[in-house]
Amino acid sequence: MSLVLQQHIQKFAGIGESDINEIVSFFDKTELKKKQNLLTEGNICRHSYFVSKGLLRMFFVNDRGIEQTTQFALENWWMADYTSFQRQEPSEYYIQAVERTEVMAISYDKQEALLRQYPAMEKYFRVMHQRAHAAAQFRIKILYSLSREEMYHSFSSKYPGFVQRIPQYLLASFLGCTPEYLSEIRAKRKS
Amino acid sequence: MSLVLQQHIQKFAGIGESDINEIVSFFDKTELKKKQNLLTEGNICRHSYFVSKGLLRMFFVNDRGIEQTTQFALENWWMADYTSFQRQEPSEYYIQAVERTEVMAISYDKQEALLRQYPAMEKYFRVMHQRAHAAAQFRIKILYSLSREEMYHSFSSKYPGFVQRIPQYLLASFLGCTPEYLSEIRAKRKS
DNA sequence: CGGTCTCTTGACGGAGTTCAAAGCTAGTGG
DNA sequence: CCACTAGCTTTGAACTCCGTCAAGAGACCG
Repeated sequence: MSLVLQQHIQKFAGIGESDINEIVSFFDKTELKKKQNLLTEGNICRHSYFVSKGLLRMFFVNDRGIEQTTQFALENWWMADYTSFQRQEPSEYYIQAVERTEVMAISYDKQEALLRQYPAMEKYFRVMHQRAHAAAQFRIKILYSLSREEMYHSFSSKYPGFVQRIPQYLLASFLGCTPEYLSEIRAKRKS
Repeated sequence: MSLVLQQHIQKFAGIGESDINEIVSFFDKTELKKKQNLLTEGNICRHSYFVSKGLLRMFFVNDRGIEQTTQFALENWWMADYTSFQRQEPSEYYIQAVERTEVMAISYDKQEALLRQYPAMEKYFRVMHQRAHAAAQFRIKILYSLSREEMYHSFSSKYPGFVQRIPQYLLASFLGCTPEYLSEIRAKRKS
């Protein structure tokens, strides 16, 4: 599905038809089975991943041994631990496929080479990071302002299909509560 | 203090001496008194701000009327509501000077013009957003993993000078707790 | 020296956690 | 295609963190 990435790049950067094939050749297509890891704690996040099909999640394991999911990446979104990626230092995160997933991966070094060879790609990555930054600001606001119960209702009315697509315990892990409490929240409305 | 911005741009983008003065002329220097607002709720965030001196904070007012501070920007950091900025839609945030502050402001339109005229600036903004994105990922991890008490201790051991610099109630607003509870946390260690 | 703004202290309440156990579902091998 | 098991979801009781409210003590500024 390199076509998905190609179209995405063309949409956000002014790239000519002649260059686009060579640009896409900097990326490697990878297929992942459910629960397969792209990154594990303690390793350096050497790649940035574009999801062309499926669903990734990023999580860390807290001091009580609980997995905390900090973000999901659906089709057309990028995912990486950018702290680890930009400093090439060990990561504290896991990146894992929630379901069967296809990603286009680009290594740190290849991204550097790509940007040197095609400076027009700076714009593409600038826009991607600006959007991701805006999305992260929004997530932070949500974490400050909503109770877990409000988060659940807001999230499930905004992305009803998505809530069906993932198991309950992953949703709890993303909302930042226990599966037990999420179950209690859901029970309230059924009466 | 346009020199601070100039040096920052030169550090992160390969910009020649000849262009830098013209580039800096796209920005407007603004001085702010303590508690003066750069952005208020309901208005469009038309500028992106580079702090050359002083300290900004971004906050929103939650449904109970409480100010929730989501981020601070010290010298050499950028600040804007990028959701509002990139879509030119009304913001839900305030941006306010904590103390006497000097910023370099660039409007959305001027940034577009700057990037058209100096494509090398794409790299500068790409790097800034990537760093900000990484910082936001880190903040999200903190919000998931630490109790308010742990956040206080981690924050005040990491930035001891900064904690002195701001009033207690702003720190509480940033930690996401009440001034009363912060006071209780601080009292614990004194025995 | 008087008033407003900030910080502290304490009693009570509610949101959300922990632990334990039982019910349910779905994937797997035979 | 069924049976079994592992993993997911629900329920409930006791407990913790942190918010709310109220009131007092400093501290800063005119």
